[in-house]
Amino acid sequence: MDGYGGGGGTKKSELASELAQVLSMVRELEARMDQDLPAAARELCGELANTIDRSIRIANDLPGHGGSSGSDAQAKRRKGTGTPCVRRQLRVASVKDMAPLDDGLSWRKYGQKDILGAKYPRAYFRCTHRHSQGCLATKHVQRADADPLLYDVVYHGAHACVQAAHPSAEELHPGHAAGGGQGHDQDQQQQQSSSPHAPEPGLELQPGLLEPMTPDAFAATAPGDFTGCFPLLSPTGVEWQMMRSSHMSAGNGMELVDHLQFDDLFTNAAEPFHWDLYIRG
DNA sequence: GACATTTGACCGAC
DNA sequence: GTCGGTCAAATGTC
Repeated sequence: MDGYGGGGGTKKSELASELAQVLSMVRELEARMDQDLPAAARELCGELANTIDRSIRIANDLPGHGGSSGSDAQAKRRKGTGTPCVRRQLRVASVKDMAPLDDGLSWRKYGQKDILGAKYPRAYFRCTHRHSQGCLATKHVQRADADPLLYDVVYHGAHACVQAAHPSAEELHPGHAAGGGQGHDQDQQQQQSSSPHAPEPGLELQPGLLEPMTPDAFAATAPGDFTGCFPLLSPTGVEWQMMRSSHMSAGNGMELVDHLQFDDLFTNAAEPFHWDLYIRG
């Protein structure tokens, strides 16, 4: 599998070209943030928004969009795993010093396969709590042929384990809880060790703002709500940066992209997806 | 020792 | 027979 819908040669390469452009701009943006050049960064955000918009339109024109891709057909072909037919596909860019595939949940790798026609093998992960809690969520991760720093991540099934529930402030800040971490069970320790999900220095959790976020929730957020505080999204934060840039138009104003564009970023946006929201303090 | 990862084998769909 | 997905034993890491 190499993308979305598996069709259309020129459209596909056009889309790949646009996405490569987005990636290079994100990296440039990252570099300029280090140099503290907000004006240049803002200009880049505008370009990013335009490029993402073009990419989405191209993706919409690809044959098979919204229908059954190769992976869907293969998923249907699978039998008897009990995995609900829930599938989300994301393309994730890895950024320096950022775990590219950390989505805040703990996964255990159970297999890897060379995929026909793909340059890189596909890795298979399932929820760490599959046996202890009967969680049937799985995900498949594969590097994109065009750019090794891009990963196609396909989620199958919904988490039924405790970690799927939104973490409380105490869970996110165990050191702040009375009694410390002595009583924490192994699962929590595992989650902390395998996923550096705690807020980074400089990121403060604001419990009052801790709400499950869905793509629709973002689309429904009033433009003014974005000023001053930019939540970082799992799985990588990059998606959020990209989405956020989609909200920015030229100048100081902001505009919302329509729901369809958000839904296109999440192949199954209808089902609630719990994001972790941190506010830069 | 407990847990995660690796890797070859196996299974079912096509 | 081929392919993608999963299993499970062997191995590695903490």
